[in-house]
Amino acid sequence: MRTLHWFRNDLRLQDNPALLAACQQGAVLPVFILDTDEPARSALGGASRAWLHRSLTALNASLNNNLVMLKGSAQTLIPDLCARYQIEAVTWNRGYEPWTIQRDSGLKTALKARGLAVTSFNGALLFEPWDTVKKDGFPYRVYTPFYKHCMANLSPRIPGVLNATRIRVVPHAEQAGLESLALRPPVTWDDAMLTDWTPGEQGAQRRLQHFLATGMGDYREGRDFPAKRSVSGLSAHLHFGEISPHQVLASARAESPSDDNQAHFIKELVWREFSYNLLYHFPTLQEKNLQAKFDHFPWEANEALLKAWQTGQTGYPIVDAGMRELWQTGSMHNRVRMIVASFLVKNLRLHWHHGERWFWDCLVDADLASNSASWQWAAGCGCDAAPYFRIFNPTTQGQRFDPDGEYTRRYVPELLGLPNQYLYEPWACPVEISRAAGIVMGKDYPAPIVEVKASREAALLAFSEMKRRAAG
DNA sequence: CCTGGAGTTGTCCTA
DNA sequence: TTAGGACAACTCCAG
Repeated sequence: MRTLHWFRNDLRLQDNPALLAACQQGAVLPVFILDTDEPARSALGGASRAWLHRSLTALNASLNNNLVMLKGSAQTLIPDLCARYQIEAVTWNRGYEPWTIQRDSGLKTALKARGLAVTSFNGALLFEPWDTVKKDGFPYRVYTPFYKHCMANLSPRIPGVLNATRIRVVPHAEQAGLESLALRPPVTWDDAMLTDWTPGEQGAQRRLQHFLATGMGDYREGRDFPAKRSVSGLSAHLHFGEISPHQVLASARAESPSDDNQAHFIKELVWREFSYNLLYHFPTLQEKNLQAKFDHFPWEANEALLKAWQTGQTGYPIVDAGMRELWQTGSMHNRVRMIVASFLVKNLRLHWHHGERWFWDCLVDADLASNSASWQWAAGCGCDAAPYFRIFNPTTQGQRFDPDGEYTRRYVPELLGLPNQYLYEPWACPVEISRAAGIVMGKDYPAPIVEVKASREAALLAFSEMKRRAAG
């Protein structure tokens, strides 16, 4: 039997249930499509496109350059390919974005009507979102009960092994190839951005092994310190399916002691599941406040403040370091993501949509479920969100989690000579000291664009105002 | 249906 | 200096 395997966010050969099924029933036509039917708001951001370009390069190489890569409408391209190459079956791993679900179910119906055998698989999640519901049938809205449910019902999948050298590929004459997808930016800024990353299945496995060897032993504490990098760095690999959560879970359990560190790491994997759970059950997650009372929240509209945040020119060093890390590397340490998010939605009081969009365009790990759920969490309008009075103080956070300024100075080098004592409140640095460090405050480094104490109080007032209106 | 316990990641003030 | 409580109730979840 000839099967078309449609690669989407499952860009790996190992532990890929849909690909394995295709290979087991005969010859395979491996296909990737950059779907031009995708709605504009879901279209990949620049950083993700650059990552995808490399990931597809890696996947194509592991398939001996047999991967068919096309740009266009999947709804027409898939049936066309099936007809051209006498395909009898189609496989893919499921996606969970609303538009993906809609497209896939339509396509499945159309293909079945043509007599093709179409099968979809779970290749991206530990749990299908429709399986993680409460006893009353409704979805979880609070993380901890969701987590407990998951841990009680977790049945590890033995990662499926595929002998890549024995994949029989359907001979084809598709010439278009990777360059026709035009994923790389016209000005190739992406080389510099991706120096620390290796997209693709091999890179994902190496990243996992590196983390298990160097980060896991310290994970519970160390993950909060951006200079340490005790985090896994697997988010982009997971997003594109270069590695599966089952593979990560199995390796973590097999190769690290089952202690508090491992438990906390698994909790983070389950957070990813929780986000997909929310996206599936609340498909408007990207746009609509999960807590409707936030529809009345008095957000500010200020282009200059937004621009300062985006470019890392807020005058708060830990915030600026994070935003510049994002711009330069396509990523940001988790602790710092929370700090910059809190700053945007509470101190600047700009709508979380601005943060969601900027992250979407800049992150190599941009993921509809995780990004939307996390921004709603930070803004306080999500399920099980941070309480509104929890407002991060960028000075305190910097002092606590980057006490030596190693991380902050890496991305805010103009403050290299500033003593640690003043690093997180440079405006308070006596002029003779900053002059000795060669810094003119307000010129070499911006003065704070808002005052933390006043903006915090204004945010708290806005929240209580919102609640008053919601109640009335 | 009722009830009790709990809820990712903080800050600030007071004693 | 440091430890503890307030912040604001409210909803969610399990028994």
